[in-house]
Amino acid sequence: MDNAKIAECFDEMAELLELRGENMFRVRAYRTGASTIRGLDESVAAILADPHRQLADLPGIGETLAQKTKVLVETGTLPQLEELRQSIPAGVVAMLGVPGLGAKKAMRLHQELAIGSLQELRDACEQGRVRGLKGFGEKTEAMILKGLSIAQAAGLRLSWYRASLLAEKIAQHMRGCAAVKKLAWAGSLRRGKETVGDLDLLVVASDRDAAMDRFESFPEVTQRIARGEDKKVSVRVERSFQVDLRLVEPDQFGAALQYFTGSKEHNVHLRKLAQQQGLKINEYGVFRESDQARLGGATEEEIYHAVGLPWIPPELREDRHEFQWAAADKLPRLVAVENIRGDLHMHTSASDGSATIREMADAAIALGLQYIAITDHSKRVSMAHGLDESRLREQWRMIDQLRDEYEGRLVILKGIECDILEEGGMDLADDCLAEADWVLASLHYGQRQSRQQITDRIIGAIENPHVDCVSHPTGRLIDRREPYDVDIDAVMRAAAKHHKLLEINANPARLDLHDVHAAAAKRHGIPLVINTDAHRPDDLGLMMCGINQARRAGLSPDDVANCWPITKLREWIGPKTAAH
DNA sequence: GCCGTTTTCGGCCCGACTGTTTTCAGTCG
Repeated sequence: MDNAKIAECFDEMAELLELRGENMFRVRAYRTGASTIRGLDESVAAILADPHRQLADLPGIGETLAQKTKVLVETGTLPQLEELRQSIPAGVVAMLGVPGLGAKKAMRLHQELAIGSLQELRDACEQGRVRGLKGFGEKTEAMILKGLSIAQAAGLRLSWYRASLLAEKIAQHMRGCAAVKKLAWAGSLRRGKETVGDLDLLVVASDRDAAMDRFESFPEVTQRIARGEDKKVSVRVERSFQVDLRLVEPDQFGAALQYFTGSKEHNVHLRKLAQQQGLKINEYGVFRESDQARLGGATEEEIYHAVGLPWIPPELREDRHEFQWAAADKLPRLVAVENIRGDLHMHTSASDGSATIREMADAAIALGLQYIAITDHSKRVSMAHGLDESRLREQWRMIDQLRDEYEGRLVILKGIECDILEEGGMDLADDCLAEADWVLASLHYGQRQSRQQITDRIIGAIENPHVDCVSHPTGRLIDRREPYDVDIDAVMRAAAKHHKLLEINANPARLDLHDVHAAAAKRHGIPLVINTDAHRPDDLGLMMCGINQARRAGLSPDDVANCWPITKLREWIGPKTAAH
C-alpha cells in the first residue's frame, strides 16, 4: 500500500470518526497524519524497513498512527476502518459533499429521519420533512436541495491551468471597476497546486460595495452563496466552482494574502510559532498578545519576519520542510519559467502532433528558448503513427538541413520518444538510438502489468546506454487514470546510478512526476527535465504548469537540466554517447 | 490522537457568515 492510499485511509477514518461525534482533536490528528504521509518524499514502507528509523518520529505521527500505518502496509487494510465503514452508511458520508452539510447535521438527518442516501435526502427535503427538525428550517432545506446537485458534480476541481485562465478573466472584469485599487489571487492557485478546488481573490477597494457588486456581475456567475456586510462575497461559476472575494485594507494586505494563500497546515504551523513567541497572527496582521499592539501586516514579509523567518515562497507552504529550511536560512532559490532554456519533449505531424518541425522551432524561438528536442513517438505507438528507424532517420536528415537555417537562433536536437516495450526492451534498434542526440523512454502500453514487470521494464530502459531520460515516469493522468504500479524508489536508485534524467511533464493532465516525487529525485541527485510534451505550437506555453510542480518540489535552476546551457546538458549526456 | 523551553496532562489556529436556538452552533476556509 503506497503513501497516497494510506493517507486516504486516515482521511476516511477522520471523516467517519467525525460523523460519529468523536473528539475533534482526535479527528484532526488523523487528518494531520494523513497530510504528513501524503507529503513524504519516500515511501513509508522504506521507513518501516529501515531498522534505524521510526515512523513515530514523523511530525503528527505518534505510536497509534505508526502502528496503524504498519498494519496498512502489511495487510492492506485496517480493522478499525472496516468497523467504522460498517457502522455508518456510505450515503451519510456522501452527504458531507453537500455544501452546508457537515458531520453534525448529516448525522442528525441519519439518526432522526433515517436518511441513508442522497436520494432519500432529496425525497425528505421535497416532502418538507427536514424543516421539522430542531435547528433546521426552510432555508436549510432549500440549501440542501440546491446543494445536492452540487454534491453530484463534486470533486470538480479545475486543472491549475484552467483555473488560471478563469482567474485572469475575473481579474480583467474586476479591473474594469474604478473602485478596485489592487487585487491578488491567493489560495491553491497561488501555491501552484496541480488542481484547484476554488479561487480566492483579494481586493483593495475605495468603495467596498461597488467592488462587491462588480464581482457579482461577472457574467459567468450562476449563484451567490454568501454576501457579508463589507468583507466577503462567495459565488459559484458554471455548475459548482466557487470563487471568493475578500475586501481588505491596504495595511492588512500582506496579512490577508498570507492567510488566504494557506495552506491550512502551513498557517496552523505559522500561528503556533507566533503563539510560542507571544504573538497572534490573523488575516488582519501580527499582534503582540500582551498589549494587542499591531506589529505589521502590510506585506507578507512583515508576517514572516515577525516570527523571525524569511519570506517563504507560496509553492512551498505545505508544512513539509519549509519551516525547517526557513529557520536555517536554507530556502531554495526556486526555478522560474524565465530560467528555462530548452524544451526536450515535443511532437510534430510526423506522429501525433499537428505542426511541422519548423513551426515548433519558430514557436520555441518566440518563447525565448535556446534549444529544443523533436521527440515524436516510436513505431509501437501505431495509433499516433509512430516512427520506425527509417522514418526517424529521414526526420533527422530534415533536422540536419534546418540546422543551418536556425544557426545562432535555436539548437534543434534529434530526439525520439521511444517506447519501452511490453516484454521489456526498447522499440527501436540500438544502432538507431545511438545516432540520436536525445532519447526519451516512455511506457505507453502494458500499463496494467504487475509492479515488478513495470519496474523492470523502466529500469531496463534506464540501463540502456542510449536512453537519456524517462518521460512521465508514473503514467498518471490527473483525475482520469491512476499511476501504474511502479516501485518509484527503485527507479530513482537506478536513474541515479546510471546518470539518467527524469521528466516533469508539464501537460496539465499529467504533471508527472508530481511534486513529492520530484523532491525525492532531487534528494537522489537526479536532475529533472521539465518538458511540455507539446503536440502543437501553443502547447509550448504550458511550461508554467511544470514549473509549478518543480517549485512545489523545492527545485532550483541547477536541479533542472533544461535550465542549463546546452553545453552543460551535452556534457551531462555526453559520457553515455561517448561510450559508443 | 499528538505533543512537550508551560513536558506525561491539558491543551490543541482563527475568524466570517448563515440560519435560527434571542445568544450561538454549525460550517467553511
